[in-house]
Amino acid sequence: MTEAKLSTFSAPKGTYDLIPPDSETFLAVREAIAAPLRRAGYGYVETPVFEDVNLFSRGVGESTDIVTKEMYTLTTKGGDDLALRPEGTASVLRAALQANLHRTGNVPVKLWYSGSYYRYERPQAGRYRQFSQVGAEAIGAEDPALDAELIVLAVDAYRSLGLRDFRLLLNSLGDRECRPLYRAALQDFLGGLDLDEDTRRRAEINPLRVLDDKREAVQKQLAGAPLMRDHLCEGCKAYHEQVRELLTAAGVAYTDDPRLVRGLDYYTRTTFEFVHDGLGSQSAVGGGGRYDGLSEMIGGPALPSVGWALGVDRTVLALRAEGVDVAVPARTQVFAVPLGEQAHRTLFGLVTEARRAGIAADLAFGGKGLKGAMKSADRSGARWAVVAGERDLADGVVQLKDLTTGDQTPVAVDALVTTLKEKLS
RNA sequence: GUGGGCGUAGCUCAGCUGGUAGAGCACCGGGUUGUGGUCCCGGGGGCCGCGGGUUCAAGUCCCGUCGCUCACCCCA
Repeated sequence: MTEAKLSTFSAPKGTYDLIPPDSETFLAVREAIAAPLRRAGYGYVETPVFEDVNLFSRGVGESTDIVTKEMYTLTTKGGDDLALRPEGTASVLRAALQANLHRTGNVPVKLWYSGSYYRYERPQAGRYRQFSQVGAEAIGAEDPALDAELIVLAVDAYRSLGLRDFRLLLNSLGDRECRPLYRAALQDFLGGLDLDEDTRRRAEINPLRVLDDKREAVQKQLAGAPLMRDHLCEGCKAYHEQVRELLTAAGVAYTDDPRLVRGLDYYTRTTFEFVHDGLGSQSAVGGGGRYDGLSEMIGGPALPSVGWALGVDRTVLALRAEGVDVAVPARTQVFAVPLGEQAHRTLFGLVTEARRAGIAADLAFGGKGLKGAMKSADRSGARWAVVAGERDLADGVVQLKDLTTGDQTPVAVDALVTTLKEKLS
């Protein structure tokens, strides 16, 4: 078989194509993450992949890496400045505000979504320029049970996929009352350290994120750093304690991580991250938290909210690392092998009939010979082959062959679909 | 943005200190004029990423370039 090279194009840097059979796994993972959300009253929301660039710079935070260097931005012919969405929360909240869901429906407004996100970064294992996540947001209510609910739903999603070796890191970042005080204390501490210029600048703009630095030289100096944990106001302390109790009651194990900050500015109080060690250096498979101030930041009313996003690509990598095979829906169950043109027409009809009866059926196309068609039947994964030539059809039968045993018996054409339904039930 | 590793058949890779390009798997055909998977026999496939240099001679050495990849950074 000689094939000319048809294309010199390849997927853009940091992107990849989802093709069979792996693409089935991705679909299954998306569905598995969404299932618990649907059962918990979350409604599906879909927003544009691009938005006004200011939605993100104001929402996600001017100082974040996402906004300062990772956004794909463009100016339209009409002069609008847009950006491909680097995350989901800001868009979903914007959509909820625009549709007045918080007024017309019950609060919390519970929404889930699934889609692709874009960040201009150097690709590496588990980090892509287009990546896929499933997310959930509960908008307009301040209730520790809501934080706990979302975390439990994420854990249930992972478990339903068979993922085992993930850990849940939990922290509270305080609120507008206690965070500024802590921030000042931390800034004070960081001022006394020996830090490089970049880090020094970060300490000015968003000192909490310095805690997240994974470099040893930095971490060593952070040993005695003040922690948010010790600066929480009474309200935040009580709130966080309730979240923890609810998680424990639901049988969800977590690790307190007072250094967990996350890279988006809008988080308040509860923050969490699901980490997995099988992905290389990108350990987060999912994460989220509460964002009580975000609505106001983008021009809405006060709407305390909480949400998360789980990375589909990374979840797939984590599953692979654990050697978990995700159950994918049944492939072809029956494969039809025609001998000659007349049989091809007849089997085309029978395959159509079988499909309409709910059977996953396929047919050899392209005038393959019997041998080639049987090969296709084998590769299709079908349990049954339906073989028919003029001899059979003259007798009003087709040959039904069990591909696992090789046994073959004639079945009347009229009875084929009902026979198959019985065999497959 | 900064570093490291790697680009040889559709895929995974071998090719030692330069001497006319290989394996396994996959694919196609035959053994079986109407039967796949196993087995046996046969076959097609390669600008050795690209450009330049050294040399009688470069997949192999040198330089450049592009691509992939991993890591820093950051995060899903």
